Amino acid sequence: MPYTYDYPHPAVSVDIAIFTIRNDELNVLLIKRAEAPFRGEWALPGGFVQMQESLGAAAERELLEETGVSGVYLEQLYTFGQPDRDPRERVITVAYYALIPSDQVELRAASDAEGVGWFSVERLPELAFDHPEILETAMDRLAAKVEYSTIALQLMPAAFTLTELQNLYEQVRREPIDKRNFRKKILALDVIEATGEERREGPHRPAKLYRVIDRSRVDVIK
Amino acid sequence: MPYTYDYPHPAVSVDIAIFTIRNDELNVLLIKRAEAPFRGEWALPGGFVQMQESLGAAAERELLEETGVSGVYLEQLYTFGQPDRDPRERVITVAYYALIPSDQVELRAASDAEGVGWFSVERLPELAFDHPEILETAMDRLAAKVEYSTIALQLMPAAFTLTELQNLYEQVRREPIDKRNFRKKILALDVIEATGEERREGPHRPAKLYRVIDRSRVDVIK
DNA sequence: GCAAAAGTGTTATCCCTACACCCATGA
DNA sequence: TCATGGGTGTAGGGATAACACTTTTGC
Repeated sequence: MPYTYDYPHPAVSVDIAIFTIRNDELNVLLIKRAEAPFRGEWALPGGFVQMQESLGAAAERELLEETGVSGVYLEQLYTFGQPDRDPRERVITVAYYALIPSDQVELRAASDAEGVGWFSVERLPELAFDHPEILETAMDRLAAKVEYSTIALQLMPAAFTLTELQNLYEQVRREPIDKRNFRKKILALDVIEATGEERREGPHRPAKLYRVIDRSRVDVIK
Repeated sequence: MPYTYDYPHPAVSVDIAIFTIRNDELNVLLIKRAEAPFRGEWALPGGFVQMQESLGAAAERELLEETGVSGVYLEQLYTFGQPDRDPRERVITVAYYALIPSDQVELRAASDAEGVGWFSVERLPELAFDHPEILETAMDRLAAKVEYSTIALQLMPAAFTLTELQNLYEQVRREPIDKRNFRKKILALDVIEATGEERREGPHRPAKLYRVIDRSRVDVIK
């Protein structure tokens, strides 16, 4: 059942950089390619856009297929279209990135013994295609948005400590932050609130737990 | 000479919002559609991506065809892909926006009596397809970047007055700026310098002229 | 001389940064 | 009791925002 056109058409795919926090580190989901090209190498999850679905819907579908989650933060990143980026045919890919709260990560990734896995962004394997460039673009975007919005909260679980949150900021920004200034600033935004609970772990004072007041909101700061 | 594929492929186009300053107003270039659909309506210039060219190259080509200019500021904006956005077939469009210095606007637009024209963004005609959404996205991006970068200088001619520059900022931001604070801030950035010339026009004190120190640079502020 | 836009400084406020010690706990 | 991370306030400096009058010109 071939499809014919009067002039050549490229294929169009979506690829997603799916981020979460695991063990206090920013992680990204990668899948191991089962087929050529780049067979056996790691790549961002993605797939071709169906003719009846929007780009955002295609990204949501891929996200659901790989992680089982939906309703999380998902944003179009950039479109990559170098003519030779896929050796098979011309493939233009619309890249997205998603942020998953770290307690919503049960996912297929854990169950599938092989073929899919979380990687710390500090210790990435070789990536197929132009996925290194896509992932770098995603991390740059994330770092930029963390500076001027409350987007980082999209990665936090239902209850978290201020130290965990600061940890995330420091990782994305790649530089240390003063603890007192950080707490003042975050609390002044009025986007998180104390749950009243504490977390006791290890030989030190228990940490107060906080929650995001409105999960669906990403505020621009200032 | 048909082109056949095993599964359906969308068409991929680029559309460009080309901005410049005319008569102290932000203008955008539109072309009148000569064919269906939306025949006779105004639209952003654009065209299909050729199989051997990158997306950026396609955008540059369209820009050159419509305005005769090249080497100006050009940035990918967003990719629009609603399945029904073009009634003929599935067309995914990668939108770009370009900023042209107001003294480089001789262009085809002026010579062609019909079919192409500059429009103030304050007085836009009805637009074809989803181009209202694309143009709005472009203006939002421009407004955002003006706040935290020196991108606005990409629209200024070889010599300009501080009042003209302030005028542009006020238009994009849609609110008035204090004259003294504006001058202090811009001059402190060290991105423009006095030419030594003045412009005398009208019954008032002549205005000092300034030029951009490095045209190729767009700085992020702070 | 008058109307019109160009040009020019100072002050108060707010925000950001730097910085050090006590607290509660588990072992 | 000690090692570990959790929690807290203040002061100085820099940037931002508010604000009004003089200058130069064309008519």
